[in-house]
Amino acid sequence: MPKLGMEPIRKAALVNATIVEVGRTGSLDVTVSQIAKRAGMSTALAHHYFGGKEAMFLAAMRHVLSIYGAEVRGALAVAEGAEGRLQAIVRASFSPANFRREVVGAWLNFYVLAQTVPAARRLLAVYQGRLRSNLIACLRPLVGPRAGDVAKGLGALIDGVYLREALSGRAPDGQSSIALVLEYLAAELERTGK
Amino acid sequence: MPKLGMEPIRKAALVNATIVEVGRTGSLDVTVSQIAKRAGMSTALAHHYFGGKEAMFLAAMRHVLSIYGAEVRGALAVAEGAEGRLQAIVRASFSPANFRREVVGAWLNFYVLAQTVPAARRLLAVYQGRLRSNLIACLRPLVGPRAGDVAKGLGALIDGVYLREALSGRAPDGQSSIALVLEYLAAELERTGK
DNA sequence: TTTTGTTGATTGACGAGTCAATAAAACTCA
DNA sequence: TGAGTTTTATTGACTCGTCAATCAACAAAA
Repeated sequence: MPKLGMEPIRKAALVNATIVEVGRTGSLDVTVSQIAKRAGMSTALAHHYFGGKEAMFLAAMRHVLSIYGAEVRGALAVAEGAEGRLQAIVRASFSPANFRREVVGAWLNFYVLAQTVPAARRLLAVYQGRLRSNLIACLRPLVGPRAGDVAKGLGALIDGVYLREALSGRAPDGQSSIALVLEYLAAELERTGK
Repeated sequence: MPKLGMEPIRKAALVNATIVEVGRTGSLDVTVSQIAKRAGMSTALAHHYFGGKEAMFLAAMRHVLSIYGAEVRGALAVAEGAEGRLQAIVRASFSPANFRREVVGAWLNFYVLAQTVPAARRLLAVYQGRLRSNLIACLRPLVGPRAGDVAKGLGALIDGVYLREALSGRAPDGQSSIALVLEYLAAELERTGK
């Protein structure tokens, strides 16, 4: 049976299964055997490819973050003007690809993971830093010296919406989340403008 | 050694130890023996008084939430006017009693717990509902029909600030958090006012 | 002697990680 | 080309540790 070149396929399947299981159960207490079963292989194989559970979590987290990063970059590429770019970032944050039940659940748990595992913390810090500098770059021309504070608020608000959505039980609603965050942004922009 | 009337003392010690351990390690993966040791007793005694680990978590969560509730109620009692009451709620949310390293860490983990354990979810829902209706009551005279949306934003922002603070590694800074949230509030109020 | 407090020792389950064994594809080189 | 060798894929069975929960036993107050 051994088809060659399985490694990337297996790894991808495991990463995906990890996200799904963590999101589904809403907890990091998922067993390797759960993940392996969902990915359609034995636990031994999962260990063979990743070496351990922690590495699986980290790879899954990296994947979630990289999808998010790509989404933001893609949106920024086609956005016009400072305000348009800000809206693009917000919309990307709640795009259907990121803002799905399991992914949101996984996000929350990765946050918790980052409290314990230094590698996870670093990973998260990189992405938070990137988001922050993207926001500030767009905000500077609009609100000048307040850019730092507004970016902080915007970042926290986005995280907060994720958090609440993870707990809502319902399927996440991207549209209304975007509206909520853009509302905040509009209020802050008006404030400086007028 | 058996002094009588130990039950409430032991229970309180265990609740406290649970919060500290969960906050300190940043994870729900704390063992009963860790908690019991910190509370100065054997694991058997911890089980004796609480029956099981989950009951301990729930009691700890209930305690954190009730402190928060008391703080808000206290602040509301002395606040004047709709805007003053709003500020009181925000300030209470970041008061030194709640906004301590371990407590913030515990909050985050209780959020995660609420994803898994229905009893925890209900508990959290009650408190979120109360916060929401408090906010809306104050907001209605200020922003009319937008009260619901603004309350939603405010609630999410508060949660988001907690989340970020839990991860920051530094000691939580209540003052700047209050300023951040009040800034948002001011922007929203101006918006309607003008 | 009943009630309340307390613990050390034990049980039983579960789960991460390892290992030895099996299988098939892909190379090697005569 | 094909016998032999290496590399990659795969798993069932096992080890080892950990931890929640229970129990039997002891101590002192009522």
